[in-house]
Amino acid sequence: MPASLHKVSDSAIRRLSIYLRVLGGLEREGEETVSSQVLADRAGTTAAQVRKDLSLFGSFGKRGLGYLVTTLRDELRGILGVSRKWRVALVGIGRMGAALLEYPHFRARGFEFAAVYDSDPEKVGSRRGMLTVEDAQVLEESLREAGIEIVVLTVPAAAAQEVADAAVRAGVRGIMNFAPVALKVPPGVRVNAVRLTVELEVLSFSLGSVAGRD
Amino acid sequence: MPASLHKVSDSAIRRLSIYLRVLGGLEREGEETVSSQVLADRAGTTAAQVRKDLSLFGSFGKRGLGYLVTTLRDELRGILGVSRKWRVALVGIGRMGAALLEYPHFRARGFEFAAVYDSDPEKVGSRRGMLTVEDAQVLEESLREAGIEIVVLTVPAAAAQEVADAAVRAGVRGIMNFAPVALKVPPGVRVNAVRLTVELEVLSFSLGSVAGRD
DNA sequence: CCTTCCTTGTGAAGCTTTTCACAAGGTGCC
DNA sequence: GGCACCTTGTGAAAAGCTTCACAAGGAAGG
Repeated sequence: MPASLHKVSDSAIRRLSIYLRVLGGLEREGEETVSSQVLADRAGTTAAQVRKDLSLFGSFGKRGLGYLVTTLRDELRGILGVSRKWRVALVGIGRMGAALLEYPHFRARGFEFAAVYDSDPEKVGSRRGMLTVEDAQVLEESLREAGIEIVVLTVPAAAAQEVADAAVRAGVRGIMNFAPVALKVPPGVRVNAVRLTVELEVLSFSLGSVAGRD
Repeated sequence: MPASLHKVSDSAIRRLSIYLRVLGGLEREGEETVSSQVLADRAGTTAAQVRKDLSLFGSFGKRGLGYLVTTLRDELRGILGVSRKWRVALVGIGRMGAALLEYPHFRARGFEFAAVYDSDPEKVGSRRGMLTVEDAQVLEESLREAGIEIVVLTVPAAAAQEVADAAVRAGVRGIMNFAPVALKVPPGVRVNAVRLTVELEVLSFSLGSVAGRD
C-alpha cells in the first residue's frame, strides 16, 4: 500500500533525493530502465534499501525488468516536491553565501533565488547576477512581499536566530541553516542545518580511532 | 564501561561535535559547569541523549553538579581527534572551494589548509592567502610530499572519482566530498559527503507534504 | 554529621530502520 | 504458448538507536 501520510524517515527522503540525482545521470546516458541493484550501486546503498524506500510511496517498478528511468524520475520529483519551482531567499552574502548564489545545481533542481539580503551598507543595493541586494532591516516585509518559501541562512552565528525569527514571521516554513547555532523555531517550520565543521570532525574521529575502518 | 573500541554510531559522533561547539560558547560566557539538560537544550537534543553519548567514552560528570565545561571540552577534543592539527588540502577552486578556504571555523578547530589544487592553468601558480595554487596534475605526488591527511573535494562531478583515486594513492584516508557523486574508495578510507541539493530537497519534501509538521 | 536536593550513569524497554528471503509477477526466447 | 529467467514488493527478523526510569553518588546547608 502506498502511504503518503505514514511518517517517512528523514534518511529515506535523503536517499530518494540521491536516487533522483542518479536517475538524471542514467537518463543522460540513455538508459531506459534500471534495476534496484544498479540504482543502489550508483547511490551507495543496497538493492533492498532502494526497493523499500520506493515502496513507501508506491509500486513503480516492473517485475523482471526494473524501473523505467524517466517515469521513476518523474515520480520522485513529485514525491520530493521538485516538479515545481521554489522561491528561495539568501540572507548573508559572505563568501559562502556568494558561492551558494552561483551554485548551479540549485537552479537546475527548481530552487530559484528570488531575493538576497545583507546588513552591510556597502553591499546593500549592489547587484548579484539578476538580483539586487536588499537591506536585511526590511527582511520580514520584503520576504513576505516576494512570496519566499525557503530561506538559506549564511549569516554569522550571532545574527542567525534573529533572522530566523523574522523569516518565520514572514511565513517562511523552511530554513537551510549554515550558521553554527541551533535555531529555535515554532512547530510547522522546518530547519535543515548544514554543519561543515561537524562533517570534518566526523572525519577526524574516524581517522583518529585506532584503526579507522571503512 | 568506557568503550573506545565498541563501534560508535555516526550520529553520536555528530552530536559530540555539536556538544563541543556548545561548550565553546559556554566557556566564552564564563560558565564553569553545565548539566546534561542545558547542554541538550543548546545542542537541540535531550538530556538523556547527552548522557548516553558521553557515557560511550567515559564518566565525565559529577553527580549533583553536572560537567565541568573546560574539562569536558578537552575530553571531547581528544575523543574527536581535534586536540591536534590536521593537514588538509583543497582540490578545486570554484566559488565553493574559495569560500571554504576562507571559512574561519575550520582553522579555529584545527583544520589547516596546507595545499590547494586546481587544473585550470589560469589559476595554477596564483596565490590564495598563504598558499600557491598547485597543478592538479601532480596531485598524488604533491599530496604525499605535503603530508596531507584529509582532502576537501570541490571539483565537478565528472572529475571527482579521479581526484579521489589519486588522493587515496597518496595515502589520504579522509575525504570531504562536495561533488554530487558517490565516490568509490577502498576500505580504510572514509568519505563524508556534503550534499547541498539533498538538504534543500529534504526541505522541499517537508513543506510539500500535506501538513509539513515540525 | 545528617538530611535534602540535585544530577549523573546505565540497564531495560520501546521504537525505528535496515536487512533478509521469498512468493508473485512479468519478460523474452524458442 | 510454454518455459526459463529475472526483478520487484513485502512480511518478518535482525540490528541499531533513543527514551525511560531509577539507583547511586555527590553537593550544600543547617
